[in-house]
Amino acid sequence: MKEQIEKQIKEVLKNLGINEEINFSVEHPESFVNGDYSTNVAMVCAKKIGKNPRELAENIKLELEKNILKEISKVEVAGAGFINFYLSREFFTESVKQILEKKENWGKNEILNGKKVMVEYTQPNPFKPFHIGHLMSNAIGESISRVVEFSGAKTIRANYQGDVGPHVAKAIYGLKKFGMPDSSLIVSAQAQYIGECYSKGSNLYDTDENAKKEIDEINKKIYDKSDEEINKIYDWGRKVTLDAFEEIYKLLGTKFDYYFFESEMAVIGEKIVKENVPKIFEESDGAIIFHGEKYDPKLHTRVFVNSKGLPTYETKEIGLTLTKFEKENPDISIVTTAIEQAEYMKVVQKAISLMHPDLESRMKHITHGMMRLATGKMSSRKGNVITGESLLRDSMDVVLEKITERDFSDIEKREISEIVGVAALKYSILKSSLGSDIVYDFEKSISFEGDSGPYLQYTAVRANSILEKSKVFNQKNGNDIPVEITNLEKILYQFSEVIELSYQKLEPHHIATYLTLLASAFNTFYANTKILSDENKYMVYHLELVNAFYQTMKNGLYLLGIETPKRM
RNA sequence: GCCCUUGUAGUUCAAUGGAUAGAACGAGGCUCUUCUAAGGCCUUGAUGUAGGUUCGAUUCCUACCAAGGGCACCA
Repeated sequence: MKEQIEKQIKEVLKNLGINEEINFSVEHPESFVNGDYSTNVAMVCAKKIGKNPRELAENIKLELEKNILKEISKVEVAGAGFINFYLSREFFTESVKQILEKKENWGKNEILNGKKVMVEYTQPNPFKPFHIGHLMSNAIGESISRVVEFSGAKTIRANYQGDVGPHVAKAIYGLKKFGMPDSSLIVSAQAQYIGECYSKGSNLYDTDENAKKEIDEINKKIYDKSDEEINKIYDWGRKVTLDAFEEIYKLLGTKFDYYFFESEMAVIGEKIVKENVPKIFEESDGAIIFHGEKYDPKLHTRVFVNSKGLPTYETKEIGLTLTKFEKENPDISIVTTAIEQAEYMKVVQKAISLMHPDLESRMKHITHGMMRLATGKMSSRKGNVITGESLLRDSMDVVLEKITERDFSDIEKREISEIVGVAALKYSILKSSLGSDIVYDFEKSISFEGDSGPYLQYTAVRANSILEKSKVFNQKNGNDIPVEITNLEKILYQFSEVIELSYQKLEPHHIATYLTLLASAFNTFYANTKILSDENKYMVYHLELVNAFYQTMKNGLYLLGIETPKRM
């Protein structure tokens, strides 16, 4: 529709003898008082041709009305010189029909047709706890994966996990010192115990000389696999923590296609780095480094192989990136991490671009703010982390508490608490733009009312409830189409535009904001309209509208990685 | 010191350079003999500071202030 209006405006400008290039826009006004679409063309134009903007707007309006699109019922000039378009009843009725035809495909576009996109997210480390930061990355990455899918691309989900390095040595030291967990414990409890051992080992590393020595020793032995006992603990601990992560992914609704491990990437990256000395990397003080500032004053120097000859994270990242392109050759490779890695990633990507100029525009790094505690930065080294499990459990417990009186079976109660608990958590992460830090406070951060995931689900459930009940409702009259147009209809058709925007900017929060607006409009409609009633002349159309809303909400929640329960 | 990100109601967040800056929570009032009240309706209240560009700035530019992050062998 927008394109058609733009096209017509261009024709009108020509007819009015305005031939200059005018950079105008057609948008949805903030308030429906000002129509469904609005253009600033007269204001942009006015100065160029030396005319009063309102006067010019009137001229354009008259010219537009000569050959008005059938979907437009009214054109008005308002404010400083805006031209506002009001869509007709036919347009809205037709758009509801279209939604019902497209069903689960409603909202998809073809921007990325035939393209392949790899999205890397979550990145927890074996032997360390899965904390809120990982939950953030997962929610964002999963949502972006789905948005990309809706844009027509084949999406490949990838996870990258640090299975070597000092953190593993610290955990193994802790396990040796404090003993292995009871093997009868469930996997997540064993994983939690390993996380605690890591934290204790980490503390001792900083405070106890002997512990530090021993941990460094263990670290070497992990690399060269020379110690049977350590190998055994390593294999066991790696499996336990990875299994525990897998349980969380299942709950969160993520299925990865690829798992990359730092241990594998180190070898690959090291070879590449060494091959490119001194062309790109240089030796300095016994280490191999990259002088980012040589290529861009905003970049800095980073170490790729340290003076002990061990590859750093930078080198592993090179191995990882090039492995991705070698294995899948994606058109776009997206990586989602916390913002603390933003500057580092720019340097690494510059180094990669120098070796492979064709990849420069295909690597994208999305950063989100850090989850902080009121007391300061969260650190798994210090042990003051909030684990993913505990947060999910708390969230699900709140839901369980709310439905305790309801007549659901125990199985239903568990299912609902999982679906709604996850939704509350995911929505709280996805509702805001990615830039700023989030100060974590369960009471404030995870909401179940108002602007929240459960609010959206609840609204969908109400709609579903009407649709279910309508199946046994006998009344067959009510075929009229209402003259009046509800806000619900005015918001509904914009869904596909919101998804496009979300993809263009790689920002899921536009969808969250939109769905809340949509749900609010539905709830107002719901409160004002008794749909299943003999009195309702518009029942057939109202049911279609409810169905279209339900479909849109379901598709939208899917894009946020949130399930829609049947009841709650 | 240099670079990056972020400053919006009491609080948590919105607003491709547009119109009267939107929500939610909180506080106060109203609303279930009605399709799920996790709802609806009403009231309350905000752009860090100072300049600049523009017909028009929360948005772009400059400086400053504040918070977080990065800047050589952690990830």
